[in-house]
Amino acid sequence: MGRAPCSSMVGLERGPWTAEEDALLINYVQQHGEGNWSKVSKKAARGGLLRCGRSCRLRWVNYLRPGIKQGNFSPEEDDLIIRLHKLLGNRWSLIAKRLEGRTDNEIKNYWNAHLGKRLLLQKTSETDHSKPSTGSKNKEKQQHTETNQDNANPYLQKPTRVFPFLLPGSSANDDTKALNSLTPLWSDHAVADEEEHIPLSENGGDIYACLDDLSFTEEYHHNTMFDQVYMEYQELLKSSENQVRTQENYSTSNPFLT
DNA sequence: AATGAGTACAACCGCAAACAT
DNA sequence: AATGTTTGCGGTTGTACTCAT
Repeated sequence: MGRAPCSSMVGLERGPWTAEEDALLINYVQQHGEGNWSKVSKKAARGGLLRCGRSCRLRWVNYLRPGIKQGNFSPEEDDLIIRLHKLLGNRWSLIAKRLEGRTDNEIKNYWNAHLGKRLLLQKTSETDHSKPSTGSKNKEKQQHTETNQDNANPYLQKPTRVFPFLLPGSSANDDTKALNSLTPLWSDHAVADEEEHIPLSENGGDIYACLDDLSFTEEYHHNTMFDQVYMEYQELLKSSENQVRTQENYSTSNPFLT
């Protein structure tokens, strides 16, 4: 259905947030709680916060919310992002749910600025040892963009809203164990040959075929986390029938919902 | 020191699903 | 059931900053 952009809303501020605006928003959320963002611009405006609801939500979710992790990504986080991206594509929100304290926007930006580029260079060095790097930075940037587009798996369904922690057999403890069991991967095995991507069938296909494609070793095939991600993916594809159940359980099951 | 190119990241937008009436 | 509104998502843009020339 779409909606008017914030820019069309008369009298509202745009651009970078000031410390005062942050304080006003924090104060508002502390008093009224999260959600109802459309009402924020009306209620908080009385206190001087002239931002549209969408802008408030974005600011809160990505930067002001308690528990947001600031600073550099750890090698373990890098590894996890790369592997999840191979599995899930550009589903940043799903990836973000696996990295406590990180947001989809942050991961997306980090990927575009660092990880995607790193994988590109890695792939280039593996496939083209002889050619010296003579390209300009512009050319590198162009290649980077093209590779990202290649990586966006066209066979994956469009994202739908699903809360992955709520899926059958899923629990925070399992997640933690699985995450702890992961070892750094991207230096040796994370680069897949995009030309060999196997299209997923309409009912979801076999994601283990994709895992094969990623040159994962046996230990990764049977890794608890990938079993779980696989389950999540299956559920994702059946999302419409799961919506009601997941919504019912969300508030009591999500360990990150505080 | 000036300036142009490249980089990083916060913020915005369009779209579509979910929700409310 | 139909329609309008809100929310969440991923893609894209704007701009401040850094660095090379």
